[in-house]
Amino acid sequence: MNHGFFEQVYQIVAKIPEGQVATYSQIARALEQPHNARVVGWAMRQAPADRNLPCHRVVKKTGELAPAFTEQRALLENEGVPFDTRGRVQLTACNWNQ
DNA sequence: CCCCTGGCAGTCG
DNA sequence: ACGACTGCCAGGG
Repeated sequence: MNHGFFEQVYQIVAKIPEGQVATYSQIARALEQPHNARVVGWAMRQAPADRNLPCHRVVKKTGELAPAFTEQRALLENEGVPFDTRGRVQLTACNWNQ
């Protein structure tokens, strides 16, 4: 059942549809642990490559992208995710609601 | 707008 | 066993 909080995070991230994004805090709330948004970020950083997770679809609540993940913007733009002039994802247009 | 605090999973040396 | 580190967020001043 419980294979760790990271495992729970991976299950959710795997469901984010192409062309949409979720925030770290959204995922934390979905797991009923609103204080663990930070841990969601750590889970993404350490995500095993063999899971093929769309970790590029997870952004900060402000729409800013993760630091030190330079391909993220290109991957999102390739899916049609819109950005504003400050380089932030336009969450109102592509946020994953569920 | 900025700065601070608390919350806390998992890995590595 | 321990400390340091890591893709965050909300609330307050």
